[in-house]
Amino acid sequence: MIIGDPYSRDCPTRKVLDRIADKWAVLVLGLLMGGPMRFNQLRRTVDGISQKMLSQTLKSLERDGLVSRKAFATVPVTVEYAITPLGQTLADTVDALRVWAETHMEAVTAHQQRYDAGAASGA
Amino acid sequence: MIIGDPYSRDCPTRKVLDRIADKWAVLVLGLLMGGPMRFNQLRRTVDGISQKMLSQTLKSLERDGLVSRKAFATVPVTVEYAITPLGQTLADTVDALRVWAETHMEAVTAHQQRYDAGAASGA
DNA sequence: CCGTATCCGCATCGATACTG
DNA sequence: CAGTATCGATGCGGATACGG
Repeated sequence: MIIGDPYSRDCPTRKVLDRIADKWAVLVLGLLMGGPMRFNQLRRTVDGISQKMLSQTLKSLERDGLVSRKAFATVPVTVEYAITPLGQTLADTVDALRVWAETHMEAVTAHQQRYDAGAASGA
Repeated sequence: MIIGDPYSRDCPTRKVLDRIADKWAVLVLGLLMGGPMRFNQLRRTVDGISQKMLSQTLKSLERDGLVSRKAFATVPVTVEYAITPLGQTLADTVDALRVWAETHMEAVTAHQQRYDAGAASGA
């Protein structure tokens, strides 16, 4: 029984990480920043996503209060998803990661190349 | 063939996301901010991690240039891992996520509770 | 059009054993 | 002590089919 390890289990970073680890969630969130969208519209834009994943992602996002779901009882059911203020703050924070990527990603790639070339020998 | 979708495939966010999606990597990175550590020392601290994962994580981190590996040819081989300046910048950025979590996580939890209680009816 | 349930392949992760 | 290779379980994720 090693449950209760002091280091990582309690830290909230884990929770956010788990949340943004879902690439679809981040993508959808970013997309919704440009305004509300309908289900299939979202599906078409992200495109690489399956209904299952989109549905699952949207539900998760809604549950977390990051996006809101509004259904219109029209003849062919219409549903609109929109980002919430809370979702905005997260999206904004995640954007910092995007900035980091744009700034340092080439350095990372360079290191990868070097490592790949033969880091074991060159040290 | 839908390869080449304009929205997400090109954006660098995906890459960072993939990187930090690995909770172990983030944890190790954060740990290394407190100074260099040896393999088993790291293993003991993170504890929930397996050798396989730690080894894999460390290798990935080293390959990306986020941590450096220094081996001492002593009788019982000694190896020290340390965070690099590049790794520092990423860790710092990830820290922003931690801050977000500490600030908004309770709001998220509250939403979850409400949703769980019966969001379908209350809407 | 919106969404859910099922089936199934695949990548991941943990546990174990063994080498330098 | 540091690290790799293999095996088996598990859960994620995609495609499909069907219901509201």
